[in-house]
Amino acid sequence: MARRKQAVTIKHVAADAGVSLQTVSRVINKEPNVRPAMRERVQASIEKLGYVPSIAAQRMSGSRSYLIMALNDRERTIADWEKREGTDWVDQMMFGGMLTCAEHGYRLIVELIDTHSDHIERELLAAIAALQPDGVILTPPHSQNRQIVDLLDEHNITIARIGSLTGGPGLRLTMDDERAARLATEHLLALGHTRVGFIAGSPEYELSAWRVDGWRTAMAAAGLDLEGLLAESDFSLASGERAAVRLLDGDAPATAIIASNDQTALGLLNVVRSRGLDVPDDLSVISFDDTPVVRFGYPPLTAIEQPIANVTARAVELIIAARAGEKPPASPQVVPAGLVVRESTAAPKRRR
Amino acid sequence: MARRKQAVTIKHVAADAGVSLQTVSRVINKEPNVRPAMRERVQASIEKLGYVPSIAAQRMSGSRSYLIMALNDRERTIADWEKREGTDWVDQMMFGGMLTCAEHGYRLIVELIDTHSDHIERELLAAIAALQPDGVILTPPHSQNRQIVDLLDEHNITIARIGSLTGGPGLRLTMDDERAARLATEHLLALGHTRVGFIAGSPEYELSAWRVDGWRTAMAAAGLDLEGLLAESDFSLASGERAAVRLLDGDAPATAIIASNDQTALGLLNVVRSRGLDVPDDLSVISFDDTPVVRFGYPPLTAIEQPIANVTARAVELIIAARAGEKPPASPQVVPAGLVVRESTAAPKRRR
DNA sequence: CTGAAAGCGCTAACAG
DNA sequence: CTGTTAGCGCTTTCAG
Repeated sequence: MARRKQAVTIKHVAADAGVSLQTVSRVINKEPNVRPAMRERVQASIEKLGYVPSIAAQRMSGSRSYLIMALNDRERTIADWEKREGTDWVDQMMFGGMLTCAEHGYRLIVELIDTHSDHIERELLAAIAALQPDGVILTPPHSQNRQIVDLLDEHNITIARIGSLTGGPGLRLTMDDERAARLATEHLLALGHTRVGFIAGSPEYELSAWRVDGWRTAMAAAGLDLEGLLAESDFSLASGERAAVRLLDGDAPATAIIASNDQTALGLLNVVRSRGLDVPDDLSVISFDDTPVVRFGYPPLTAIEQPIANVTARAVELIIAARAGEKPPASPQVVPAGLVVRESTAAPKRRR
Repeated sequence: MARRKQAVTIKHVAADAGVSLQTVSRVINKEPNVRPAMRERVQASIEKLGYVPSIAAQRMSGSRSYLIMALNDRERTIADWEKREGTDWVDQMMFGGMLTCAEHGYRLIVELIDTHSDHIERELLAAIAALQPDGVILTPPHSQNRQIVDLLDEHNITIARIGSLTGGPGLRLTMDDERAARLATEHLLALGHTRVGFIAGSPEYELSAWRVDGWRTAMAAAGLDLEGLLAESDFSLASGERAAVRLLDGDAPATAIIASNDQTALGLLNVVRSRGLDVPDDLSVISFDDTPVVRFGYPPLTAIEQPIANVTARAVELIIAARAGEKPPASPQVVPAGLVVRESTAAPKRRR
């Protein structure tokens, strides 16, 4: 096959502007030490010829690939895609990530990696070797996976970790899950609930604990007892059902329940329905994911809205800034999640 | 910043296997004319060292970039992302595209391009220059945009056009919209409807006409009159509402309506509700998109399920095969959409 | 502040 | 069937 060549290269620009390649390169990379007049002349040629640098060539010679890799959990992502229930983690990451990347001449490329796998190292090394990304955005559970984080760090790749604050290298970002849980709890308390149950997320996720903390804090501030109000889950629908049974079967059942994600919220709703209970009359429900099932189901659930696009955008900015030599922020970056009130929460009406 | 070098390159493999670079290259690219023994030896070294070729370097020297670009309409895609209603075009394209790409050592990279824009050429040329993709997957409306298609063709990029059969270069793929519309219509006819209305999609999309054709064919086959049963739309909710009014206001209103996408279906439902009509008792409804709003709304709508992941996967396969020198299929590839029956369609019950 | 030379990792073209 | 040579487009030294 014919060697496919770049239509207009740095050479053409250099020739057109009557300068050397280096000067053009310097202008492209916004390096200092170029006289304004020269810079303008080159810029004009670039525009005139419609020159755009080849990222492959940039990667080959320089230290930058202009590629940022968004690393997601393969199993979970594929499961979501297969279900077609509208879970939009990946979309929102692209939304925030792609657009922000574009502003800086970078591209976002999505990769899926198995979490629970012995060949995780091989997979990741392969992706690194093939792409040589400048930065990687990690989401849970990868963001707290020390093996992944360390491996990337050894390869001198800038890391942005969303939803993990544990040790190791990398920039940290959170959506302040603790605060979000607090907001949700306070919303229910304000409605008059005193027995607010909480379905904790999978203990394998750091943020599960943060959410429990938020709930606990809000309950404690109101002087309320937590006895029998905390149930575990692994984020699955089935575990949500089991948790719901536990929270509703005690002597003093919960009158409101916060679920740590949409699946457990759905499991909870299954149990509620099977018992002929009404939401929100008999039980108020809050989901920690604002996915379409949650929004369009009946009733539309009050939910925590996670600003995935915004954290990802922030992550991209941090990575690019770090590459540009800026000192990374000392503390974790917070892009707080909010609460969207819908029809699944109300004052506790009936006595049971 | 330090020059970041590849951990293990083709050189290391060559040294380890005691052969020349070229032989390693031949093995990597599965070229013929390599003795099995040699091939095995090299393969062993590759595995031992965990070698993975750098796609940047591959692009630099060869004719392949191992990048396939999925080109989507910027405005529409961003609008979908902002709404967070779970529209999963992009996800499904990634689902089918990424996984199939991975099987062949390719990567899928998503790009957004404005359709209605005078700088469309500049945007596209920039993407081409930066990425040098081997192939591009086009979805409507880009797939029928002659300017885009021709530009890509001039740059010797393999094109896969989904949902467009008009002239010009490129591999063609459809979901057989005509058949899908026929299926939907026949489903309603089988239920006993004789006045099946159709809300046509935006005339700017080729497939809008195909869908109308399918409906028309099915109606004609049943010997039914089409008078007052076809309404236009531009795919927007508002236009769906207007179309609904038209179809329901005549002397002999429709007892069933097929909407060309989810938004017009939603518009239709708005009108239905505002008139106190019941779905499906007073009116059967079918959507041409199976998005979460459609699935989780009340009632869950009978809908056409578009196999976006599968067409995209097929598109990737065709592109890679074409690059490998295979003769492209003579006729358009068809990955047919199916009908999912839910609760919005029933026999016409009441007389109005 | 600007330019020239070297080389990134890989493959096309050509020899052997 | 295998090896050698040149060069892709760009940036990083290092000189002026």
